[in-house]
Amino acid sequence: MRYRQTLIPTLKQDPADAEVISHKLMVRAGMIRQIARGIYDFLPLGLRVVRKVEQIVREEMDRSGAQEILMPAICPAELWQESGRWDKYGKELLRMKDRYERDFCFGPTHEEVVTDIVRREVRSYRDLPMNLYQIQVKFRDEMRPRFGLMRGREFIMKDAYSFHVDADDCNREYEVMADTYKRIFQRCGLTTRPVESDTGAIGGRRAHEFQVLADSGEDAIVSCNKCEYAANVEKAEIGREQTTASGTTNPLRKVRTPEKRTIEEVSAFLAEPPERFIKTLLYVTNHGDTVAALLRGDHELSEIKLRTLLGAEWVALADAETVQKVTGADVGFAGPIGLRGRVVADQALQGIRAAVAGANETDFHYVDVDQARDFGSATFADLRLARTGDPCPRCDGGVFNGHRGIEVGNIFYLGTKYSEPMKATFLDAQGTERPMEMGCYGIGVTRTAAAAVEQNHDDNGIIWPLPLAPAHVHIVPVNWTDERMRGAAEKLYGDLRNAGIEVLLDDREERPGSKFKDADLLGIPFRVTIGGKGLDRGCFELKRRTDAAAQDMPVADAANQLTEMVRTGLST
RNA sequence: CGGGGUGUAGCGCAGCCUGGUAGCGCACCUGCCUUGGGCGCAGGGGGCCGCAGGUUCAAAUCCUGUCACCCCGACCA
Repeated sequence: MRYRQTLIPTLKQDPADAEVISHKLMVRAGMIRQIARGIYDFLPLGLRVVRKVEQIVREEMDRSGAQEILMPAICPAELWQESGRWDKYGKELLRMKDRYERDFCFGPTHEEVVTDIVRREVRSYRDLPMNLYQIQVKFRDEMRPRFGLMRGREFIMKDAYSFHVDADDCNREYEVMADTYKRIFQRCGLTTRPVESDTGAIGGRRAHEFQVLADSGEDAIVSCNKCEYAANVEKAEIGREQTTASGTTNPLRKVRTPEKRTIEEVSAFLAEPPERFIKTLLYVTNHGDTVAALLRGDHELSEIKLRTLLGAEWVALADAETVQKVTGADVGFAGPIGLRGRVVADQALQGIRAAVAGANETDFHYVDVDQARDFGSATFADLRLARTGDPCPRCDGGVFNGHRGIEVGNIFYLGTKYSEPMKATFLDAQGTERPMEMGCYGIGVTRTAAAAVEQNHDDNGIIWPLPLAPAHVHIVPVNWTDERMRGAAEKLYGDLRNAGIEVLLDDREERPGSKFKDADLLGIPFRVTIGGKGLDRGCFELKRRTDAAAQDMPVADAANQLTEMVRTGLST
């Protein structure tokens, strides 16, 4: 690549609308441009990075035995109606009509389409297992896209779907995919952590996310400091908690707490720490029930855990009117004592004494609440979000550390969630018709590129891992108008290209300072400076983007040495 | 969807309150100079001031509407 012939519109200043580092740097490096909310152009260098990720994904998926296909981006509504998701998916699904007024959607994921392929073409257990994948543009009309490529509405995704005769084989493939993902992200030069996750809207029984640890990540995860256990905070099981029981039992008292609604307000008003509070959240479920969820004042509810416990498809916080009806009080004064209806409580509340709770009467709270005495009939379960310091459920003595993460991949064990309603069945060896067991496996390709920048940058710009870099070597002649330098640069450029190395040659008649700044910004791993002083010594200067200092490299041997370094770097 | 903010040259911004010929830095073009970390000098081009209405002798500026983008929230009592 010659710089002058390539569209690389670098910017000196951060774009005004970028928040996170990957967004700022990718825009500044001239790799992407926003064209609409959550929708981006990929310019030449940005596209090259995306293609690198895709190619690594493709090679490893192929190696795992999966087959690449390409499904349509625009899908007919019928398939989505069949699975029931046409009505369930909500506004994230971009819907449209064709000229005949038929309904279509821009596929945000392709379970329906792939299941349709397989049910039509596969009849026998002899044809299974089968893993089909595609690398394709997806669209999800996110409520709030942000952070550049990290949470775009349009994005490139690798999505794979596997079909099996039974659960054992599906679980086997799940492990194969987990290994494949490990290799993919390793090859991308990314440090990822597989964490247990909720199965969410896609549905299914078992799921892991692959998280790139980064402070800017949108996901909160915890990992054990002693064992391998790691999970999304919404899903993480919490080990046995120390009892929060304390103090002697005093008679229940009702106290006046005018206008004090939040834990914070009441806590300050009564001079009691939040740990002594019982927080009462009223939820409604898709079954139309109202359920009270109790938590310790300093804890946060995991709606996912609540949903799972209740066996509900969704739960939502009750509105003020419902709260009024159920508690007889304004919002802010709900409590477990005297509350009608179902009550579920976080396990941390079991046995709590001398606690504070709403009195179900506007402007009043109870103090000296004793769980066993005052609301003994509640169901206890693990309901809260995990956080730093919580005990690990899988080992003895381990505690959680909290992290932020960027979810770059996920694997789901789906079971028969789609194969049953869509009748993707096969005949087993006994001639019995059975639904296929399914798994699905996604990787956010464009998000992976952004995550790589989040994980690899400094104050001067991007530091691409070699396998994802838009080029391997960046040649910077100090003065392009100097014939000696230009000649040496052209020679090295030609030699490296002949050796199969990807090179960016800065042939601009810019001052050296500008070229160095741009080189740092672009983040190509090997920079070769060609200058007068060096040439006098018969040398180029090699600077790795990761290093502060340059080293001499004899002109005669430069192409060979660089080729070797790139090959070594790519093979590890 | 609710709240807040911003739309002025390619990018980053000032001007708006208090109406009166549209500015700054960078980038761009020409020439000279310079060439090892975003040089210097001189000259120059570029704007339906997001869009549509309204008020006014006069609107980037005031009013109404609308569109786009950004931030916060959209559950935690």
